[in-house]
Amino acid sequence: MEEFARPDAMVDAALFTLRDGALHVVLARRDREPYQGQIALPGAYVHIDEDENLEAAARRMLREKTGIEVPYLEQLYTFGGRLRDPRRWSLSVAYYALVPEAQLPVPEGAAFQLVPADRIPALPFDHDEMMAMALRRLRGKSSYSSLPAFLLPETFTLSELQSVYEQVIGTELPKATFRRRIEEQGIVEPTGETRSDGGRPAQLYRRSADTLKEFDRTI
Amino acid sequence: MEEFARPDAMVDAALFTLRDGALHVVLARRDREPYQGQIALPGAYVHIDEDENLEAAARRMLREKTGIEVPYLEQLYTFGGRLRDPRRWSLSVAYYALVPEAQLPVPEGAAFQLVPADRIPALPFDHDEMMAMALRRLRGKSSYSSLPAFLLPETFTLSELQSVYEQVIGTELPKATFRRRIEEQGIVEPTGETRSDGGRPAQLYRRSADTLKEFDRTI
DNA sequence: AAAATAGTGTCTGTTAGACATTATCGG
DNA sequence: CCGATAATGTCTAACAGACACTATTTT
Repeated sequence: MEEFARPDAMVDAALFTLRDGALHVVLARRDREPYQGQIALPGAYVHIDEDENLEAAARRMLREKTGIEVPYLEQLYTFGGRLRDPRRWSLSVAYYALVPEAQLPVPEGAAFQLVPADRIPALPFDHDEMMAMALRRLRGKSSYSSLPAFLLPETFTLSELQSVYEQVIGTELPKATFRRRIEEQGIVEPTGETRSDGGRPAQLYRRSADTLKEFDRTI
Repeated sequence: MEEFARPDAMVDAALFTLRDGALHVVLARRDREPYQGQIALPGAYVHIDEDENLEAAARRMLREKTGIEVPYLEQLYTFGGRLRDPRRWSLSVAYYALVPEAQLPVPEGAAFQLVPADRIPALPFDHDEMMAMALRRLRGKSSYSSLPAFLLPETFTLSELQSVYEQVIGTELPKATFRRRIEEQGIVEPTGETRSDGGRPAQLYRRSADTLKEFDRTI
């Protein structure tokens, strides 16, 4: 069997969460060269003796860097080439992930930090490109799927759900239309409980499935 | 610097084209183990001394296996794990590509063959999954982009364009609506020439850009 | 003239978004 | 009762799809 020199293989992830109702990203300080000390997307090499497959590698990496099991994880794109890492030819399978605010520990002296999604600093490697693609994908997919619901806790009100959609997409939505669509797509179901926030109590909902649901599109 | 054992890295591609108006896929006979002699998606190892990046690797592989430069090439998904290749932990960056019928040489005793997209046989490795994902992506994206236009030659009529959309999506489209949408999205422009096919001559069009154009979506 | 294909016009049911109205809580 | 938030109802302009009609060529 012929043998070829193999590129380095790693996984990186853009982990999104909410903080005070606004979209944030988890960035990690690099603890080794290259770019030691700089802020970057959390990442790690694929460990072929430890990881069963690529998604498992991404989950392990996120567990090690942030301590959590992410409820939503999706492969984004694979970046690979001679120059993306100053050391050698490498490829990185990029993921993006969503986690509710409450499940992410407060980073007190932790190795990672939360950065508002509209104030991402310049990042090393090709992480700028990864970040841009992750945001683009998150925003695009949110407009026709239940994706933003994965940023919310177990139960939530329709007002909260609408607010998350607006935060992620970056534009206001008409209330009646939003409720019509959410209802007819069946992406949430009422729990029967209610919760008041200074006015009429709101019906509480939960995601009707643990998997992403795409809206029916006429086009 | 710590050293990890690296997975094998390869690229595979589902290359689509038209044959007699119907969607076909290019499959290649494997010339080595494993699965020697079987039909599979064309693929090759990434050559880090030769390929500048992953897309270049895919283009080189397609050039070597089919002899063509593909006009449209897009990364699909990266499959990687311990068991996908019987030899060792490997990952494959899967692509899909579109080429007009005329640009693909007739495979006379060639190492590849054309298979109708609705009669794909069982494939080795995880190529079944790749193939299903490629078809799904092609069909999905075709419903809201200019993607199918890359299956047509330089110039074409609106009837031909509609026919390709219908072939790819697998459903008939209302003529008036189709023309309205194509016009307002500006994905094609008239060449000024016409061509007759037994009736009133049809206006010829060309793609207005060499890049994919996504339709404006209200959602 | 007839057949064939290209291209356009009209109508109707549906629906997104705007807006207003009603409902239900706390104080 | 008042303020606040939730939830629903109504109206209209826009448009997708159905269908029919006109236009322009070849035979």
